[in-house]
Amino acid sequence: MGKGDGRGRLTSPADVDDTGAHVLHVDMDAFYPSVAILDNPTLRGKPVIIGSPEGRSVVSSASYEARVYGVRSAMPVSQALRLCPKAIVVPPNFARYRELSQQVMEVFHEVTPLVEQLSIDEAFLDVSGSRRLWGRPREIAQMVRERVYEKTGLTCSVGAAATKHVAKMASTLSKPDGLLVVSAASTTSFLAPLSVRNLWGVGPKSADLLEARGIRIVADVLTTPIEVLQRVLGASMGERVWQLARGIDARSVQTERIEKSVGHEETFDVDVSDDDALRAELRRLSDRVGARLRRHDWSAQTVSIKIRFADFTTVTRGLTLAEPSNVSQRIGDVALDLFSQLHRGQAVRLVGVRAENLRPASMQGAGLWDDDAEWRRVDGALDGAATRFGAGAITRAALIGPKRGGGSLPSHPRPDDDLS
DNA sequence: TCTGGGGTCCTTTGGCCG
DNA sequence: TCTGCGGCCAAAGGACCC
Repeated sequence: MGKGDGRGRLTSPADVDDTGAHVLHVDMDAFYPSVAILDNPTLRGKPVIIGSPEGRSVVSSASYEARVYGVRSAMPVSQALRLCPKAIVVPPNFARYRELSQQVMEVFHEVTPLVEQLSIDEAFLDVSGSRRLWGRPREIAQMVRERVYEKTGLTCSVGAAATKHVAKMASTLSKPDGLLVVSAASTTSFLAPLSVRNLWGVGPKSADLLEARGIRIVADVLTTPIEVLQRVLGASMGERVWQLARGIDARSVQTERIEKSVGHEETFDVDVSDDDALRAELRRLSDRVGARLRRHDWSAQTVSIKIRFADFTTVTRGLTLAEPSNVSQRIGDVALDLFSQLHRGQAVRLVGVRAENLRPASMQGAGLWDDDAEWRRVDGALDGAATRFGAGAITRAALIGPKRGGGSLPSHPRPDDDLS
C-alpha cells in the first residue's frame, strides 16, 4: 500500500515510449480504505483510517483525504486522530479484502500466467509474451487498469519498466489511479533525480546512513564507488544499492513462493506482569500456530518465541527440535520452556510464537522430508500460479500432493486464518 | 507521541569440528 | 598436547516491506 498522499503524481501519455518495459507492477490505491468506501459510499471524500479505535492500534492504511493531514501507515491511531480529528476510524475486514483481492488477481491471470502476487493488493506481471494477444506494454497496463475498475469498482496504479524494481518505483510515483511507463532506455534518467529513500529496500535507517555521507539522491549513488557503499551499508546491501541505482535487477517475475515460517503475536492492551497470564497467552498462540501448520500439512523444525517488554526492547529465543512437529501441545511446551529460561525484569507488552524451517508433514518418514534441498527441488519443478501470504498461498501440500498439476491449484485467495 | 501483525532477508556472534 | 584457523551451522537481533 502506498505511502504518499497522492500529490505530485506522474503519468505517461498514450504515445510514451514503452520499449523494453515488459514488467508491470500493479498496486491498488489505498486498498483497505477504498474497500471500506466501496461498501459504504457515504465515506467517499472523507478522511478514512483503517484500524481499531481502541487500545494500542496503529493505522493499517488511510484514505488520501487522511494522508493530506500527515496520517501514515503504522502510525498509532491516537496520533492519527490528533493530526486529523475528523477522521473516521473503520475496523479492518480481512475477509472482504481477500474477496476483492481474488477478483483483482483473476484479472491479472486473464492477461498473463506470469503473475507474482506480492501482497494482498499488489502484483508483478510479466507481459513479454503477451504482445501478440494484447498489444504493447502500455496498452496492456491501461487495459488492466480498466478491467480492475470494471470488475471491482476500485482503482489501481501501474508502473511498467524493464525490471521489477523500476516498475515498483514507477507505480508508486504514479499513485493514485495512474500509469507510468519507463522505457529501458530511460531507466537511468528516470532514477537519477529520485531520493535514495525511494529505492525499494532502502528504509529509514539505510537512508540516514547514506544521507549522513551526502548521498541523497540516486545520482549521488552513481558517483559513489561500490566500496564506499559497502562500507556504509554492508557488503550485501551496498552492492544492491549500487545495482539498483543503475537499474540492474536480475530478479524475474516468480510465480511460485514457498512459505518459510508462520507465526502469531499479540500486543496486550496494557502491559502484563502476571506469569500465568503470559503463559496462557503463549499456549493460545501455540495452538493457533499448530492448527495452521496442520491445516497446511506442514511441520516445523524450529520453534521460537518473541517477547517485547514495556520499554519496547524485544528478545527472541528459538529451539531446533530433534523431530519436526505440528502438534500444538509440543509447540506450546517448547514455547513455555524458552519463556521460562528468560530473565524478566519488566512487564511484557507483546508475546509471539513462530514456527520456522517448515517442511511437508506428509513426507515425514518417506525419506524425503529430511533432505531440505530435495523437496525444494521437487517443488521447483512444478508449474502453476502461486503467491504468498495466507491470502493466496498455494500450500506445499497442494504442490506435492497426488492431484498436483491437474489444474486443481487454488486459484483464489482463501481465508487462511483468523486474522481479525 | 508512543510505537500492530504478518512476514523475509541479512549480519553478527559463538560453538563445533577437522 | 596445545593452538590457530577456516568452514559450517544455529541463534539472535535488526532492517525492511505491506
